[in-house]
Amino acid sequence: MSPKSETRKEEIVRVAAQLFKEKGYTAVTMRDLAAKMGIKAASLYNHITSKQDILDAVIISLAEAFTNGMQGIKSSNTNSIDKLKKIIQLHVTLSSQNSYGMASLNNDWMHLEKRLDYYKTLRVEYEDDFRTILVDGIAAGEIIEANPEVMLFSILTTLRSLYVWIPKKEDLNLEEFTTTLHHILIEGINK
Amino acid sequence: MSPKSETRKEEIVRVAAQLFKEKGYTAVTMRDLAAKMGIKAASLYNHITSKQDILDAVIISLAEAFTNGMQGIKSSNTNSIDKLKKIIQLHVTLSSQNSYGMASLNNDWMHLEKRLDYYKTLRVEYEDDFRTILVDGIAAGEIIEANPEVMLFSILTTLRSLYVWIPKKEDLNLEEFTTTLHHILIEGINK
DNA sequence: CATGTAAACTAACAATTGTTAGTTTGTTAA
DNA sequence: TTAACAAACTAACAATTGTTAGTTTACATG
Repeated sequence: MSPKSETRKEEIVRVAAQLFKEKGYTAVTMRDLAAKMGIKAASLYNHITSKQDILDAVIISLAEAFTNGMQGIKSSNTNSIDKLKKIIQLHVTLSSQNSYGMASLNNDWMHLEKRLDYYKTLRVEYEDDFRTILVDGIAAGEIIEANPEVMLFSILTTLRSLYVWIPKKEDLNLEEFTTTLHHILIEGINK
Repeated sequence: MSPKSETRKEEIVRVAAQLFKEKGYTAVTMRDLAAKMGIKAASLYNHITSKQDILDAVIISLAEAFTNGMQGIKSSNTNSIDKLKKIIQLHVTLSSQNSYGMASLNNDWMHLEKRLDYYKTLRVEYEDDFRTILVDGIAAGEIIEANPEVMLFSILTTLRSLYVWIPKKEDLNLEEFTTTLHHILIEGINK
């Protein structure tokens, strides 16, 4: 037996995230969720306090995982290109572990209420840290002198969309995929 | 007077797309839309036949604009890198002209009903055409021999997210932006 | 056996949803 | 002036929404 198996609430949150990915938070009803769990809608409330509560659980834990990952990368003693590679690795890892949650993080964050401001703070800080790595890399001569804002946009949107593609390629070799991403995002595709 | 000014229905569709971008199709009610138009919800039905109807109008016209653009690029007599630049230009143009519609195209296409299959067909064909350009470019030695699937994913997700970034940078010089995108997407950022 | 607890159930609620029917208002054209 | 039409209105509907209250069931522990 595992030391701590999944609680019923965790199971509900996990299944809810799957539905949120398909149709979005607002379009998923508590009856939809209950049906997928094999129970009645009212029974869900033995485990969660509200629909909102589920969305919070899905999004915030993931957002914090990104923040924690970025903290480690910031304080790692290495050059900018290496830090970029570590960021790519972070996104690949979290997106393959929890592609359902990533969908909510990307598409349903605006339906957060109590925790909306907190989420926005985490997101802005993450983008600021990312931008700093790029700017430092340019200053150190490790990265070309293109507009860092456009670089940030380009790389980050690709990384934020990984959750769509990774589950679509069943036999995807994650290591090989990550290496190819390094090439394309960092070295470009022009011969 | 302009030869053909905006009809009331077109105005409703345009305003609806703005709301869809903020909260998503499902979360926008007909009363929300009516309020933003300064009328009552029931009055909307003098001009449109259903909420579904509005989403169709927003998404399908845009999807067809992409298809038409791709037709022109396919049949243009030039090399792969040039075709890629034209695709980038197409996305920048459509995304800056209609950033609201792009949000629905990206996030609410699954709520299409009657026209869902048609939309999916257009999208698959577009991706196939894009992939062919990459594969041809590799064969011709114009593009590095990375996995074309990963290249397609990386470039296309960046282009599909332009609608988020373009309106955020008020004083964005679109020409300069496009040029920088060429550099980053095609030549990479590694010095 | 008795008890406590996790987790399901039925029934119902108030609010909100998209939509319809029928009517009124204001402007344009004959 | 009258007829036609575009575009708004009020009032209401049936269905669906998230949620609550109170109850029952099944199992594990003392």
